[in-house]
Amino acid sequence: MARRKDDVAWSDPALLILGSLVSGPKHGYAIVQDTEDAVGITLGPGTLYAALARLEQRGHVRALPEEDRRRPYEITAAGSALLAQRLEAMRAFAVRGLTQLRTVQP
Amino acid sequence: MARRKDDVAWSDPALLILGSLVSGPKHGYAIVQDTEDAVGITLGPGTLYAALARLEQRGHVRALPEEDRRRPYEITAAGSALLAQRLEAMRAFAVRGLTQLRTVQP
DNA sequence: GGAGTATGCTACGTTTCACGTACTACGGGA
DNA sequence: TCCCGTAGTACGTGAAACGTAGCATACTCC
Repeated sequence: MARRKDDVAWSDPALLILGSLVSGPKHGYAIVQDTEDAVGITLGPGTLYAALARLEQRGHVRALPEEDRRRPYEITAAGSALLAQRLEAMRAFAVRGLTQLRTVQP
Repeated sequence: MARRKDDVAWSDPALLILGSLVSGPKHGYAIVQDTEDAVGITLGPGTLYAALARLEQRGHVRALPEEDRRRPYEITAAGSALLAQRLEAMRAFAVRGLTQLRTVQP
């Protein structure tokens, strides 16, 4: 997850990237802007391209032919499956936690 | 987040710990078993106690008097607030992502 | 009563990776 | 020509996730 300095993380750059690629192939810079708009988190280039490289290496995204010095990536089936699984786990965990928070501290 | 080797993270040990402490003060070993039962993730001692130390240092948990070589911790108000905020963000992110996954890949 | 097992934690080393910063390069204004 | 936006590379640093080993107590149970 994207660590906020001294703080507890809640999101992983890889997850943000996969989430952004669901709506279609994008190149690096477009992913940055997309996640900025969507969740207000700005991925630095070091974070972004390193994470993209790992995702590609693990078969979760695929590089498309470079066009005009842009390097677009698209999510693979494995990436989609992984994302779905993680999101569902996150959702379940969050919902359970929030419910407990409400019942325990009235 | 609890990284699974070669894999994308989805959860942070600190978040798992806070989540476990919501239902009451626990010592380290009990937290391990709790998160095993709840989410199927086993925190190793290195991960667990290091994360606990950081959480205490940042005021998100508080150490209770040691009893019978057990070192219980309880969540603080700040910890609860942080957890609630993170869980809500996680939930929102997960729901948005899942919705998009459904609409995009029919 | 010794062996085995569960509990509970410490100590330490390795490796991954998030993040920042600096840099290159190209194109379009003003 | 200089500045700004776009697009990506290169690299260093520090945090922290994770594994493993070790140690002590305490409990079966044969």
